[in-house]
Amino acid sequence: MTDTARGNSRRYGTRPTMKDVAARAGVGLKTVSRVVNGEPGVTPDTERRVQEAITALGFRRNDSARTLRKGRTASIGLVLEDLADPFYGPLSRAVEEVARSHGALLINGSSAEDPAREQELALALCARRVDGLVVIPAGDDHRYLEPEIAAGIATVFVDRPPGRIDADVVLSDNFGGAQDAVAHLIANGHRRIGFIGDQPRIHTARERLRGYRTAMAAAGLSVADAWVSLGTTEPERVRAAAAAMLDAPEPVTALFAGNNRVTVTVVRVLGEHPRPVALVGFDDFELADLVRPAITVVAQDAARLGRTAAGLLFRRLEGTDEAPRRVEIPTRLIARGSGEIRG
Amino acid sequence: MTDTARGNSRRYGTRPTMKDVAARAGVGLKTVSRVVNGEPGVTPDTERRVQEAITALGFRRNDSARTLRKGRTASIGLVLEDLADPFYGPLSRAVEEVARSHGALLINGSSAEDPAREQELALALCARRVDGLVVIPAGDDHRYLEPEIAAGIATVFVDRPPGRIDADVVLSDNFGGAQDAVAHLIANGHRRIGFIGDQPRIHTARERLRGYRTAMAAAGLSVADAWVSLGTTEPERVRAAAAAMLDAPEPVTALFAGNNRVTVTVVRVLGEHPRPVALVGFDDFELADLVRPAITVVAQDAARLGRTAAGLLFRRLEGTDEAPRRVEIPTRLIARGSGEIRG
DNA sequence: TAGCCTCTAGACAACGTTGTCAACTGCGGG
DNA sequence: CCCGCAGTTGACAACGTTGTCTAGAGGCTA
Repeated sequence: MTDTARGNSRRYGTRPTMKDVAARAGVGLKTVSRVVNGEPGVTPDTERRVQEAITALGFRRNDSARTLRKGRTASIGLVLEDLADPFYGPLSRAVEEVARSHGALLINGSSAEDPAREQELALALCARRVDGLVVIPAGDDHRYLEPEIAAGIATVFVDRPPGRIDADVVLSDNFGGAQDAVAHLIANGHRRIGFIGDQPRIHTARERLRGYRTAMAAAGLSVADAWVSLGTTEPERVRAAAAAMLDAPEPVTALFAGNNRVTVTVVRVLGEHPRPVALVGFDDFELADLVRPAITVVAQDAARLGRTAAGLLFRRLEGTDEAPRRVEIPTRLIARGSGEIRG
Repeated sequence: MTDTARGNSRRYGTRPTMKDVAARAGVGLKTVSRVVNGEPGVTPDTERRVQEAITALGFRRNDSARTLRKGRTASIGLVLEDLADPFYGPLSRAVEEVARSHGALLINGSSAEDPAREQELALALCARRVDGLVVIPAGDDHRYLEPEIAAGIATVFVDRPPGRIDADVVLSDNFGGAQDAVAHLIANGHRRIGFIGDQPRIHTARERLRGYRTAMAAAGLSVADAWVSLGTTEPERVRAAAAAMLDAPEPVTALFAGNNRVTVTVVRVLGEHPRPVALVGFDDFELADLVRPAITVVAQDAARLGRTAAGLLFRRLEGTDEAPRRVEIPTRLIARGSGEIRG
């Protein structure tokens, strides 16, 4: 009995087609197609014979052929920076949920923060004729997508705006969130506040810096050059930057960390530092409440970013031709202790 | 100039084909195909004319048609439990890297730990004619994949073994890792050690339980029924289980947590608990070293699981017909403090 | 110069599916 | 008894690409 699959082996790697099913069931090709797709106009008896042939042969519809014929793939692509980054997991998951609710499959890939790879990946997805594309940009020139968009591939950008083309985009309120974070530290008595951020070529990094400067200015505080550090988020650089700010003759009494990777490194540095230093981080992270002191953060709603973007995408797919929209998702300050250390 | 893309607009949603390119370049269809695929036998002059037509029209090869014709898609599918779970991020990323190095695209989807959805997803990927499939099983009966495997779709299981079929599988040494964890607690003087694990229908949960029991028995310790809790990993259940063990007349002095979600909840519970209690968790997690005390864990190498599985998959795709293999990846005990609290 | 070989190029079928349309059945009404 | 109609069913073309095969141009050798 176990050899039913092995025993009568068809040529390995060969799949039955609708033609084979039709032959076995003694019906026409189109009738099989109707049964497979649940179309009406087939008698129960015929349907049963076809179904039997399908299971007997282990038939499965070839969606490549179907796509070729129909022009739609019922799948969308997601290009993100790094699947292993905890921030993108929920975002990806949210997009997948929306896609699923529309009967579409999600295909995703990582750009590893490399513009060339982002382009390669996005165009590979277009070649597979995904119906739409959700992109978290790594590069800042997306004109390469113009022919694709013109050809009808709906495209939505998330987390960062597209470069040199006009398209739907969903962003967090990076500017406002950063302002809130810094204002919170100022309200707790701090005057010398450092900012450690990501590379300025990244839009979110620039916006958060702008929020920091704006909040400081609004409180009448000037910002020393030595209080701002922008660059890669590698632990060594961040450590060095934090150490420099903390060990200066007039050290900062509070730090604002520009993203979750920076925050984590800063927490490690502060753990080794003698004086208590206040800290607010941009981005929440899972165990922020378990550390002592628990970490105050400005939380983004990654799932909502993803849901919103996917929602816009499917609006486009359903045929809207409104002008591209820009949606901003609010952030939320979560006070847990580290940001309430008095200055 | 900016209206080149908008102005001469073809019918919206229509894409140029090789035929269009051929007509515009004044060459034959097959010549375009040769240029697009970098095949030899085209003079530089002809090639240039074709390239111009391609960029002028914004042509992109239709991979559905290509797949239909060639029979291979150069893509593999990954079915996992939940992309948002930090354990699967690195695994997925590792699979993607290997796929990329073989020129293949990765398509992935989440089963949400639901066997029906796992099947639906896996078969959808098969319908799209992925060349191979990496599956993290949610269900325990994978006979539905038999026709697919017979038809030549290479299939590898990771993290948990397949049910009722024979196929390649890559697993962590859950049994050995659990033994190590419990032996470590025993070596630190504990005699009453509790285990809070996942649902026993999950293979890894059973193996870890078996490791726990084996290690206890090896030390001549008996296990009270009240020390073992198996079920969902929802925080409330875990909290209740932990509380019951800690508040019993003869409370446990150490806990072994069956996976990262359980560990995190237990850490929260212990933070509110008066007496110090030792803890070792299965699975590492990002900030385990930042909590006080830092959490001792048995770490799995998720990236290596993914790399190994993808490696096996591509071996199959290159045509091996060895018997299915079972590969076990060792775990590593990382002592950070919480497991070294003396009993 | 005939004969052969190489190089470039295109015509054509095929991949497996779905949309269109026509053919056939059986039935009820005139 | 004939007509029309609804309900089933299948033949056939088309989707856009690639593999195969053949034609023609041009160069080389004997």
